[in-house]
Amino acid sequence: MPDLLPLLGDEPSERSDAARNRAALLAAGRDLVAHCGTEAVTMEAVAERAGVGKGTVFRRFGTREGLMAAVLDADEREWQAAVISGPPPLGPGAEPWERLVAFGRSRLVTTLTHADLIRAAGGFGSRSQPAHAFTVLHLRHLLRELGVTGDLPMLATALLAPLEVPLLDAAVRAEDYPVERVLASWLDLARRITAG
Amino acid sequence: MPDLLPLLGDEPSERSDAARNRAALLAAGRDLVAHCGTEAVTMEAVAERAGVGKGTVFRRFGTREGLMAAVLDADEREWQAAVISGPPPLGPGAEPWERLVAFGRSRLVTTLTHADLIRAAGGFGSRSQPAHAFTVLHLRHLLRELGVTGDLPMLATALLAPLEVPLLDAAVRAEDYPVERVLASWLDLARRITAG
DNA sequence: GGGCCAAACGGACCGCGGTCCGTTTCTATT
DNA sequence: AATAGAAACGGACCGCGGTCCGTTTGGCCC
Repeated sequence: MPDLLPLLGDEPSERSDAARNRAALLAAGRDLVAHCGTEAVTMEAVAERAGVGKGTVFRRFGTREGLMAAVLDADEREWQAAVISGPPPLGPGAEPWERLVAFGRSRLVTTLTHADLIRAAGGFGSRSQPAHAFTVLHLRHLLRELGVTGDLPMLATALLAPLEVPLLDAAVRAEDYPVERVLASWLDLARRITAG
Repeated sequence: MPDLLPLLGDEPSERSDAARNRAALLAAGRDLVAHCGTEAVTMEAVAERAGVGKGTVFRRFGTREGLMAAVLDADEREWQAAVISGPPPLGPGAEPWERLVAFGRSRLVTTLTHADLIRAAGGFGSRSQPAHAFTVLHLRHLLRELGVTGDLPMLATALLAPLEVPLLDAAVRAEDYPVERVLASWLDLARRITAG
């Protein structure tokens, strides 16, 4: 019986060896990033560490950016869990504005922490990543709860932009602004948007 | 007499052959972009077209991104001239809000037109480009004239972000929003910021 | 003009991302 | 258990960005 529910699972269901290799490659990528930095993450190095051929890496992840995005995704999922079901004020249960403040600080820190990885994953390009979509959606949700009216998708995107790697880098690293100042001005921007 | 005003001109003054090659390479790059698209702009192709060695291209522009940035810069200078001394409402002479509207529409169109080139020049990274600095500075100027108070550098940067390639691409190309809608929501964002 | 030296040049060379295709391995079916 | 065909594999191969270093050239001083 090839597939009991061919239309429900949707995922074409990976072959067992393929799944095993995906896991091994992901682990190899994660380890390389952690121990040697993103620079050291060569497709050949990942392949060797995972004990597979180079072609397999490309088959599974398409490009280097794809691999990096997959590695990043694992980290992002943790954050998503904290937002969906973690303790307030980041998780549910706090007032919307409190959640927004926590959201901003949390994104700011996470993004700076993973800056290299995010850049290697295509950064601001390839923004169809599920991870980014989730973030935008959640911010939209918070804005709606705060009573914001107007073009919510656009407003959420615009409010998220200053928390992206290039702008954060420019402010914190190039201009040497302290993180608290960046966060304060981001909150000021959020206030202006919600005040409408 | 080696240098009459060694401390004024500041520029280390290029040797004549170097200057000639820089011009030839820039022209070759511009032509290749115009006729064959940014994809075709290979360092070797540019070198050959300019009649120099590959090493020279790297000596002059450092990296491919550097070369692209230099090509882009030529276009940007035109736009800067229009802002500084062109006819209103983009140039001086109109009310600040009118100038802001013209600024937004103009940036939007220019950015979409040059999207490929901007991406090839490093896009949102390498944002220390003089071209970008000028844009931010001008926007700050307009915001100040509109009576905006607060962290002007940050507000200007934040307001500019939705007009950058990745966000514009996502809205106009991926989401298929009409340009007018994007512009309208950008103006809404600007209004919220100026309303403070 | 001749000679000196810093600056510029050019192209062989390297490493990595990405492709291609002949070979191997899984799995559904009998 | 045998088999067939699709899917996955692996590594040789290619093109391009970037480096290196021996050679050439332009500019200043005598």
